[in-house]
Amino acid sequence: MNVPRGNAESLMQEHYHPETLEPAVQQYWQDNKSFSVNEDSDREKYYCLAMFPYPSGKLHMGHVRNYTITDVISRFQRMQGKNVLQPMGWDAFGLPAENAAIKHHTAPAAWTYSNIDYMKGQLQSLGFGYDWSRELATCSADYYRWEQWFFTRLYRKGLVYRKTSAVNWCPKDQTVLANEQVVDGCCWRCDSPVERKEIPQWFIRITAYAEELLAALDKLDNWPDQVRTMQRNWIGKSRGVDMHFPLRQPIAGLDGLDVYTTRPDTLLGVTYLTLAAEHPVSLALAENNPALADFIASCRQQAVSEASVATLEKRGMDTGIVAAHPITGEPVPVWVGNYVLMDYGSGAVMAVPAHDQRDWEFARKYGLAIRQVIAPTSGQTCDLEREAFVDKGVLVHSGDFDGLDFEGAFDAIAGRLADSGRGRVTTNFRLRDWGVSRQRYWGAPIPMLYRPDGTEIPVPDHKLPVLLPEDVSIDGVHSPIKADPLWRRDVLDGEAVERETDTFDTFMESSWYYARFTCADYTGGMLDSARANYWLPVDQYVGGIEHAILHLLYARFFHKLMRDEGLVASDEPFTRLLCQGMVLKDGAKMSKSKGNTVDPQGLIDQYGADTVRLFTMFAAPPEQSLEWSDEGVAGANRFLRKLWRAVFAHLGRGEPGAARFVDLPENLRNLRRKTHETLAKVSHDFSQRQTFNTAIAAVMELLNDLSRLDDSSALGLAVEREALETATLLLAPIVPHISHRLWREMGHEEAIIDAPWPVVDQGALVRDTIEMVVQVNGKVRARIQVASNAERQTVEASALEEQNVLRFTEGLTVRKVIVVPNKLVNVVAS
RNA sequence: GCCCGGGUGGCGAAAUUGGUAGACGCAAGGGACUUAAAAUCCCUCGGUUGGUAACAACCGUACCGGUUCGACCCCGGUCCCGGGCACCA
Repeated sequence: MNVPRGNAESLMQEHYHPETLEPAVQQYWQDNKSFSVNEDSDREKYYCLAMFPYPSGKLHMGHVRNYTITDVISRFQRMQGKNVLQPMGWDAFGLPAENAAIKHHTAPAAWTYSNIDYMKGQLQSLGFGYDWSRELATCSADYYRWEQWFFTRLYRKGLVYRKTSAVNWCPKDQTVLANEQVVDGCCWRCDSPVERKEIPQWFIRITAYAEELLAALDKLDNWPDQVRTMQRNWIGKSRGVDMHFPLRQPIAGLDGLDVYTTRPDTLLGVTYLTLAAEHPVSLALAENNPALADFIASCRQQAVSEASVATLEKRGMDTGIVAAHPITGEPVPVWVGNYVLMDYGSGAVMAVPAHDQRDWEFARKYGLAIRQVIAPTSGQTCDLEREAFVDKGVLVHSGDFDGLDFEGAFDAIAGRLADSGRGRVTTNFRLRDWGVSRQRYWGAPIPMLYRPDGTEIPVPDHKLPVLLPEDVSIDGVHSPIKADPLWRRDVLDGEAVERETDTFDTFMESSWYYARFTCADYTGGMLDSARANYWLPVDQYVGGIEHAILHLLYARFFHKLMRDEGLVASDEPFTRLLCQGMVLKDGAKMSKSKGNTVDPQGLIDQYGADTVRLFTMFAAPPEQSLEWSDEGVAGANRFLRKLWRAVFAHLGRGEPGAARFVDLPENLRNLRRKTHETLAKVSHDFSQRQTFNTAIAAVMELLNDLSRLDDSSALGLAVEREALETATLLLAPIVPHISHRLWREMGHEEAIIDAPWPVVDQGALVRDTIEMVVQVNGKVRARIQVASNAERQTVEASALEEQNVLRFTEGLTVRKVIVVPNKLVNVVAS
């Protein structure tokens, strides 16, 4: 057996052994600090970031996919010559740590730190090229102290306020429940029916930035349209009318009810108003109306999430009072409904049953009037006995306004309301202010103090950070810092004060970690602006589609807040966004309860990291959901062995000749063309399309072509060497360990991570002839070979003389011949 | 309920700007090598029909309809699956 010579010192092993190869390559990266980077104004920077993980215990396939995509892009950009930053850290606060603490009788902090240790080892074994010197965990006071500091700045700017807002309340456990802890309207632990409870909470005024957050979406060209659309709808800017329905006498200090509508054209069709159960007027009327009080109490037996409110059976009760219609002055009955939310708008809505399906159903249920005021423009009639007519149309039964269309009616009715002082045109946003208070322990303490009289004071800088004690025990009901009377106590300027015991929403931490990575060791402030501005914005952000709205909107908002504080110079945090799909098994999301989980660790142990990375990138394009297949993983491993064998066999055939590729014989010319076609396709797929599956398929095709070549001449080996080196370079971002070794075996001193991306030889792509398809009336009837520079007439003529074309045009007249250059000819005949 | 996606062979998928539907891989079947197995290599592989065969025809991208010389792709409607809905992260 011919044993091939690799580099000067050692012989290439015949077989691929990832279990020894991968740790050795990882050791090389570590010894050479290959992924540790600094600001370098002479080089183009590239900041590539994956959404950091919650340290839940061990990596799941979703993580593996997310971090492989990000690592592939990072390594590709590095080969493009960029100064690439790829950091990693831990989204370490959150609810699961408290649940685990109860279950395992450990402190959330200890559980979290031990998970971080284990998961960090897993990330390293997958060969991801992180700059670990920038690692951060959000539960560390070095991190959250700046978040607390920033919050006090926002408070001073008037961007933070406190108001009461509803939470899910378990009456038995006397505790607040997260939405996911409410199962079918009941507490997940004790099964008691959940109630709404209004408690004071802290809010950040994201609505003050609604207009900018919306407008800037148009400039995020490298975000998926899907995500931009979702954010646009979430912000929900609308043009409508705020109007006032006067009451006969004031109730709860209110002389009327304020209502917003986007359909003032239907105003004359209003037949009742509906108030939220917590509306001040509802509460005031309930004081001497026991039936109404009972109804309002029953409305509290309801979880707070919008999905649960939207799907519940709509119920209502007549309050017995009326308000005056702002245009006609006619009395309009006032109802209380369980589906109107006080947290949302004014807590009162007008109902037009003829032209809103939900109002129609409510009116039918309670026998309320349905008055048609819009007719279809087409002149057709509509059957309001069957359903509401919700389209825009022309006004009827609306007095002076009859005959107007939507636009005309909007302006006329809004004008009439404005003239009488009963309404005005306004812009409304669906977006609500960001509630950041959580009644939980494992989060960053909200840095606020209260005087005995209840007035609030932000914690002054010299008392920051407000530390969260880590050595605690958890009972699942009460937060240790709420249960500890000593922790609450503080003294400010000689005055006894009490600390806020709520903690921040964990979206606070994940809203700025990407910026902190640029200067994670900085102790002089939240951000070292010089470093932050070198790296920011993030050039490529990669994460799950489930974060399309909340996390990404809060992070965009935070970036603008940091900009306005002078910390960063850019307007947006993430230039390009890639949202990967989920990892499925047997068509369903992997979950412990379904028993369809696949542990990445077992596969890494069995096949090596490169195989897992290759399969993950090959099985589907990143945005699509990925169906896991153990057989597919075995196939990916087979391909790597085939690649290894190809290089081994090639080296065994002797030294290639000089790379002078002129006047090549046809078989070598074909392989060279394939090499450069593959290079062109993979370059495009990596940089533009981000479809790594098709890039891998292209390299597989190249290797298939290569294996069919049998030419051991010096020139043949040179063409083969070029093909193998190209394949190795193209695969290097995806399977970095095997590529590192093969590159060395093919005689390169420089490590492949520092090799430049190859360049397409345009001359190698030239073809003499091309195949074109010939259709008759859109159906493929023949294929023809034509010179690649053939004139249109020549192509047309040779298409028309094909036997099968003649067969299908016989007896017909050719009406038209369509020629799509280099692709097809369509003969239209009848 | 509302907003956003998706649906293509037995399976994962490809078709990049409206121009050859099924590249690449998995599974399966057949063959070669082997004492045997593994590994590897070669061949077949959407369905139906005709043909010894080369091949040809028809059908086929969830369903119904439309636009177009031409539709997986664009438009209208329906069904199913998934993500999000502000306290899971």
